[in-house]
Amino acid sequence: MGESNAATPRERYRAQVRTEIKEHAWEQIATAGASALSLNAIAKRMGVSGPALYRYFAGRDELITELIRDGYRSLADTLRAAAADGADLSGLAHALRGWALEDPHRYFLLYGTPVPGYHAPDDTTAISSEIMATLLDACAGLTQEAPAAPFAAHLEEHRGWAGDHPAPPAALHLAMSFWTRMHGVLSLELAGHFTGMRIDPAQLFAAELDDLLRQRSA
Amino acid sequence: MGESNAATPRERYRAQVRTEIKEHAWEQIATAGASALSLNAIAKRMGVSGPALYRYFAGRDELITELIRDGYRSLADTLRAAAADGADLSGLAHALRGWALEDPHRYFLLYGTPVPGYHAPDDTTAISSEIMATLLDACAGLTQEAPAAPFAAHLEEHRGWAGDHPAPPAALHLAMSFWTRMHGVLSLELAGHFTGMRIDPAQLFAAELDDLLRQRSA
DNA sequence: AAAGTTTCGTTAGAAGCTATCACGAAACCT
DNA sequence: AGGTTTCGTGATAGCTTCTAACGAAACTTT
Repeated sequence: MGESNAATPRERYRAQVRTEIKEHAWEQIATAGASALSLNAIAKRMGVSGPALYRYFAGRDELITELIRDGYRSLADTLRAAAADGADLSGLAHALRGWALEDPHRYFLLYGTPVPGYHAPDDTTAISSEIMATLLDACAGLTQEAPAAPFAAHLEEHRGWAGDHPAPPAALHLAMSFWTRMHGVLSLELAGHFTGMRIDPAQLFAAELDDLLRQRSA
Repeated sequence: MGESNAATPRERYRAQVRTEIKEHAWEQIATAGASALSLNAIAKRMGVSGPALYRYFAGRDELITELIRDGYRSLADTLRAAAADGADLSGLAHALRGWALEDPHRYFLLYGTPVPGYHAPDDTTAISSEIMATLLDACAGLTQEAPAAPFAAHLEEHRGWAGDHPAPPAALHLAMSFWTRMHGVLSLELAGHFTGMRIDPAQLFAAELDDLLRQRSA
């Protein structure tokens, strides 16, 4: 998961229990969502009693924060693996959608309604930058130099969100548009807003992606 | 709010208390979000004790369902008022963003992470269709007949989501794209994903809207 | 190997929440 | 004025997070 290499056997055991707790937490999140995550229920399923978990996590908020961090890590790895397999921007889009459909509640944990008691550690913004970097790698080849919209200049000015990735302004703009548009259709699909409408989310996603790729590139 | 006209004074009083409860609930939601909504806290602020509220709402879920219904009603009214004032699609976009920024937690209550114990009543889908109808009114004039993409045909097939609005397929496609794209940027902005990036959400929103309007119309 | 120290898991408890029940009191209708 | 409905209350069960105190197990040091 994350912290595996340990010096003392104590830390080794501690890390093992931590990941076991997180596994149960993910299972619970996938079932009923993050709002229904209960330390007590996790303890019960682990055959251990209530407050024992507080030796491993300061509280519910710290556990959720850790889960969010692992979630970002999982997404970043998934996208990077897809890119390594030669996926273009379209391939990344489908990798993203596949990852989201795999566990909708996990997607909402990262990109849905913010969790009240949670404040993002610097760690996650770094992983987020990593995600943006793989996006930008795929965008770099697709854009023409040409337009240079006024907003692209603003994006170039603060390119810290992409880890100072050396991409042309048009690529920055494309990556940002990719993110917001894919998130738009995906989050509405996962929330079930299309089921009542009898609309096929896959077709809508494909159409939105197609429209995004048509204007730029080619 | 909703149920104002009452026959008997009993029903009048009942309706008044219900709206008072909802007002406190909105206040609480605007402060700490829907997940922190507590019937007990509402009762305490109303100077009444605990279970008294169960005379007016069957439970937390019914209250939240009612709030969601009122939220949709509020958004539909806001957009319709803007349209009546002569707002075009761009105007509707800014009306939507203004409404969302006015109370971010309200937006997330409608379009964010789905609430576990809640199932949308038929009522809200009707209001949702009303929202789509005002969107389609603004889209009808902007589109050329031309393209007729394969996805637009699918949208035309099930046009129930727009209340069977008599708009050309291209307009249906534009309205759907408008919805998903505006939601994409808005939800990420409201969740605070841009603040860490030093990106101006207003400029991103404007750029996304501009891009949406440029390809169609003109 | 024995003693000391740290860490673990337990039970007990405070404070909060949703929700149900039974009862007295107020308001309404006849 | 009397009968019925509705309201608000306190009590109670069961759930939650989280703190505190204690015994036992495990690791470290002598």
